[in-house]
Amino acid sequence: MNRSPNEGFPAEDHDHRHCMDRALERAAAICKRRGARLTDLRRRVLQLVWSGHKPLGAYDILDALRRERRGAAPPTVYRALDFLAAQGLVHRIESLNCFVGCSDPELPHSGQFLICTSCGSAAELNDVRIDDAIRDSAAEAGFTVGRRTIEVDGLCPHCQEQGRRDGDG
Amino acid sequence: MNRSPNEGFPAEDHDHRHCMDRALERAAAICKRRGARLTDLRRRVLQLVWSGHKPLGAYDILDALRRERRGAAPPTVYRALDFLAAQGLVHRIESLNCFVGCSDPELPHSGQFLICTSCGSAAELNDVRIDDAIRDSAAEAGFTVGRRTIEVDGLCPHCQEQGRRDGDG
DNA sequence: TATGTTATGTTATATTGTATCAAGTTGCGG
DNA sequence: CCGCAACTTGATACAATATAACATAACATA
Repeated sequence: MNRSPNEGFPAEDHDHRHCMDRALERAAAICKRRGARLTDLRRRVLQLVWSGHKPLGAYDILDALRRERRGAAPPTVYRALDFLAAQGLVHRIESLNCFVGCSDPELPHSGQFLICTSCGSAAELNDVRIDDAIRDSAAEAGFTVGRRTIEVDGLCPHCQEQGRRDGDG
Repeated sequence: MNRSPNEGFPAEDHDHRHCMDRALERAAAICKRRGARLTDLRRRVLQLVWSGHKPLGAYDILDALRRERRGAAPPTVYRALDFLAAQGLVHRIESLNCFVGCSDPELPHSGQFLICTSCGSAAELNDVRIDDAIRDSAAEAGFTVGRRTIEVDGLCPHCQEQGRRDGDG
């Protein structure tokens, strides 16, 4: 289940709007198939999470939501996020207390994230080797594995390049 | 975090007392070697983290500290924890917003944890296979790895056994 | 339409974590 | 020993994150 290198890091493409629409359609289809209701509110929160190109805090989402809905409050956002996370449409990044859209909602999985400490981007991995290593190691400890939180801080390729240039100049 | 399970710290029995003393001696030696100052306050916080047999929230520690120090406040605890974490004597568990003592402070490492969702215990792994898998996967994405957060929820052997008995009965 | 279920609105509050500045402590060169 | 610099702690205030509790609204469907 290896993914192409650099996935998640490329600069924003021009047909981003189009991607968003496609993604929302897929999300709607997933929910429908499961009998889960992707309401206007939830759809809007999902859109906000996906349109932020970096992990977004619940209160960032709340601020955005408040510009268009009179009564939005913390529970509004947290409930929507809980729903979206339960449907695998977003992941929570524990080490940042924030949320990102899932890159592959069809596949049930906990997220694996590469978080750039320089630019703040978060790329999702989904590497079976990591899961295997964890499952093996846990099994040897007699531990049954449920949800996994894998969050790796470091430097993305782009920021490494920046760093090299700064070092040279 | 749920505070009741850790309410009232267990009086340490003799075995634990002895272990604790040894561990504190080691911690003191490590700090001394590095020129870091393990002050009374920091030593006491470390002791509290180690004596809680489960992950402890910062405010749990604060409550305990307040019973013996008049002016203890949140920064008191967070600063001590920052120091202890920097020395590798404790780890932070991001998914629980709490802290546990490190099982092997001599070895520089980010923690890997198996967290039982039933009893709340947190066991530290330190499996190079997991680190290797992450480093490989990250390298393929061109990502340079720094701090790693590996937190696995599930059931510890003891709680699995409990569950089986309950199922049978 | 009556009814149970799910979703949202609304207010209040709990929990977790920092900023800031003052005061005390420690190590060290003079 | 004194004075200075760096580090540590005290103390107050506040920011940021998250949930409890209860009321109302929308939906599904018999």
